Amino acid sequence: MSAPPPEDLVKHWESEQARLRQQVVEEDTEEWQTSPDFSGLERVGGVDLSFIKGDDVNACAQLVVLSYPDLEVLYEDSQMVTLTAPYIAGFLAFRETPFLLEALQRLKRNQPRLLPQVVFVDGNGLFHYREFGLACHLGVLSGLPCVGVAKNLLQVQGVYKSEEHQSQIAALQKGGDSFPLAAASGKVLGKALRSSDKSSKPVYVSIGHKISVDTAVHLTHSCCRYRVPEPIRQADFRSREYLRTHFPAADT
DNA sequence: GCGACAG
DNA sequence: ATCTTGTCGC
Repeated sequence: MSAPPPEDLVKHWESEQARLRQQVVEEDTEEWQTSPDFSGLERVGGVDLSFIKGDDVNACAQLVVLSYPDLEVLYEDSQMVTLTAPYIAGFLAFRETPFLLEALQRLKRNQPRLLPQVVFVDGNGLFHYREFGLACHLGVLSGLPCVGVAKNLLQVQGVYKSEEHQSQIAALQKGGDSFPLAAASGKVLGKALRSSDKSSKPVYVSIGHKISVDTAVHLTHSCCRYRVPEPIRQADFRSREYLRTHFPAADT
């Protein structure tokens, strides 16, 4: 068996996304999600992958679990992995999900009591070309509630960086303020959120699995000390730190 | 041809 | 994702 040509690969990936898309649960399913202050929520997870400068194959897969509401690190796992799939916009999950799932499996096997009750993913969830971004993919395959947080706006589903969009951003006065990102159909696929009073640039929140948009936005805001929610920020920081200490200047 | 293109 | 330090401002 040889690797299928890129075109066939993309076709296969598209059908795979369409199939898994049907399994996404777009509503709150957990008890803690119904509480205004999320009482019952004790652990929030964050995942990320970091790469070495000129290498897009070897990366550090990171999983962190923080306490809630204190946001203190309870668990950390850094693991070097070898990626096989290329990065193609719209198919990020096929490149990263396998390794993020492995990290969750290691945790489940070694310290099941530390499994997070919700996982923050850097990237989009429903706010995606086919309404099935990385956060949905990881959510469906892991069965865990997931929230997608993108640092940049994906211009898709009729959402553009228009004058109107810019003015809506300017109207976000304080941390917690948000406005909906609606598809041409009118369906709200996510929300632009001013995550803290200081950051004027919003983050784009969309649900991954087993959580409603409004709960996802509220939760994201409550996990932000800075612009990027703490679980993702810690995962990013620690995976980069791992690469720094284990792979110093790869020069001559 | 031009612009977009999560990480 | 990564290449990259200081710097201007609150």
